[in-house]
Amino acid sequence: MIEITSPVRVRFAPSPTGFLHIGGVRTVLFNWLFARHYGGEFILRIEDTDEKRLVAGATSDILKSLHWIGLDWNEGPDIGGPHAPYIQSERSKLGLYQQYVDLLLAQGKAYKSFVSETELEQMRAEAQAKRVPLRYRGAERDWSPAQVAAAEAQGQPYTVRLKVPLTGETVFHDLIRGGEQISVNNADLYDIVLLKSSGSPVYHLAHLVDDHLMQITHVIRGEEWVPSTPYHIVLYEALGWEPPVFAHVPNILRQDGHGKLSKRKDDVATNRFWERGYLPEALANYLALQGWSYDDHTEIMTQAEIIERFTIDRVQRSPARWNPDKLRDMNGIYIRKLTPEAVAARILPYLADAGLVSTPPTEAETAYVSRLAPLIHERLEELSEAPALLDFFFHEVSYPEPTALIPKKMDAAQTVAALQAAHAALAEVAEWNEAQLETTLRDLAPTLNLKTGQLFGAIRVAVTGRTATPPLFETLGALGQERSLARLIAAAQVLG
RNA sequence: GCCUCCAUAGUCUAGCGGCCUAGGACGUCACCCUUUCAAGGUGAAGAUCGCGGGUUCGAAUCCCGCUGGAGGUACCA
Repeated sequence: MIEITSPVRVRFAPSPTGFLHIGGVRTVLFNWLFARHYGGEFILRIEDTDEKRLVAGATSDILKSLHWIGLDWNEGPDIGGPHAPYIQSERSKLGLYQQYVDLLLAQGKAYKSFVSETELEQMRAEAQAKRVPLRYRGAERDWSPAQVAAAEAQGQPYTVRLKVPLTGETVFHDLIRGGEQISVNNADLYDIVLLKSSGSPVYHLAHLVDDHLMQITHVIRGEEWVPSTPYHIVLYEALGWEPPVFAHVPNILRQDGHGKLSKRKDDVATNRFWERGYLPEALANYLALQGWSYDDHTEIMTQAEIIERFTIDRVQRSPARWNPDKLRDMNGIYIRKLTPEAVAARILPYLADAGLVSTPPTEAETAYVSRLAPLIHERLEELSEAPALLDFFFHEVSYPEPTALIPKKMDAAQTVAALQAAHAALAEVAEWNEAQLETTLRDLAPTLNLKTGQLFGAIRVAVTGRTATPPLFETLGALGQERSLARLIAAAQVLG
């Protein structure tokens, strides 16, 4: 077991090639929790070394997502810090990466490779046909300075590749696997590119130089990085630097278990969870439990509790599957923990989006929503469900099927009679409150020879247009006397 | 194909040699509560701990093999 010594410094280094997806958030979350648990520092860095895949606006979108989920950072592109800049393209301009490439070249630990991309593609195709891996080891790794100079003199473009040992094995330890060793035969490796022919660094070089310069102590990243870690070890050795401690967290798999979550195929854009009605604290709690657990029964935890309890040794080795049902359930639990005022405030934007209230809502609308929020509070699993649950409070109801108005074990005539009787009784109610409504209607049922449930059911459908609603008296109370009476008449007329 | 990692119910997980006749949660089903729907309560079904060998007095837990899954196999990250 590898000891964790403070102070720790960890980082999250997304590449701005699109929105941040939920799997990425889980990885950041683990980094952040680790840093906070050990009282260390969490650094945000943007890795935009892939000019081709850069997406405009992606960086600010990623920062927004991270803030929304409740994370903060000690150093980053937006707030700066002692190791600024925190954007690789800017660091590249400073010659930060080039200087180490020059050093490796001078020491014979890297070499200029003159094969073109098309040649490489051809070689790859040939290797594939023979069903053997390419494992490119450039002939240039043994060229004399004169040969290199000659090629350069001809103006041939080149990449700089790392001279990865041909024999022996490379080993490293992984915190999540209990500090156990992962080893690979160097013969299975190839000479990775450090510097593209465009002169810009490749991830392997850039992130490693940055991690070292930024004094990162622990690299917590997705397990898709396990195969490239040996290269990083070789590079650290070549540079004469002490490697950080590695912890590769398992991926989150798609619902069907086939493959990891993908931006294209799955609805996992972090910034979409708000519109889908999720509370950031619920999402964070759920995500913390994807691959990490505290004990055999604790699931709902505050951010402070998770920070206090989070340790890497309790992170799972095997991948988890994305489980929307569980997330929904957890979101419902968090919604129920909200105060009624908070629920009102949180559903208002969704009602506005649905056109049920104005944008921005008027004072009267806001007050009315506060009145309604308690009615659906515990019925909500996603905030976005609020409009569908409350729409009949905002516009008139229509009854698609007249028969839908008739409760079980009743006929049309009985229903019309019940609605008319209810209308008459409710018209007499002087104080329109739940207690009054309840006594009035409870007393009415036996006079009609109906069970209370039958009478209430008839009124419910007449007034709301549906069979499942918040409790009847609360509903009538919030709807008001005038509208309630009007709907009873309308429903009775539909049944004729 | 090759390399690496992983393996407890449909899903997320507890378990780190005897406390396990395998615990919790989601989902499913039933019942209770009840004016409907929820919420809440109670309970049930669901795992030969992937399979096969070992080690041991004793294995879900340690070792090996197999199988299955995932990841990687770029001048992407």
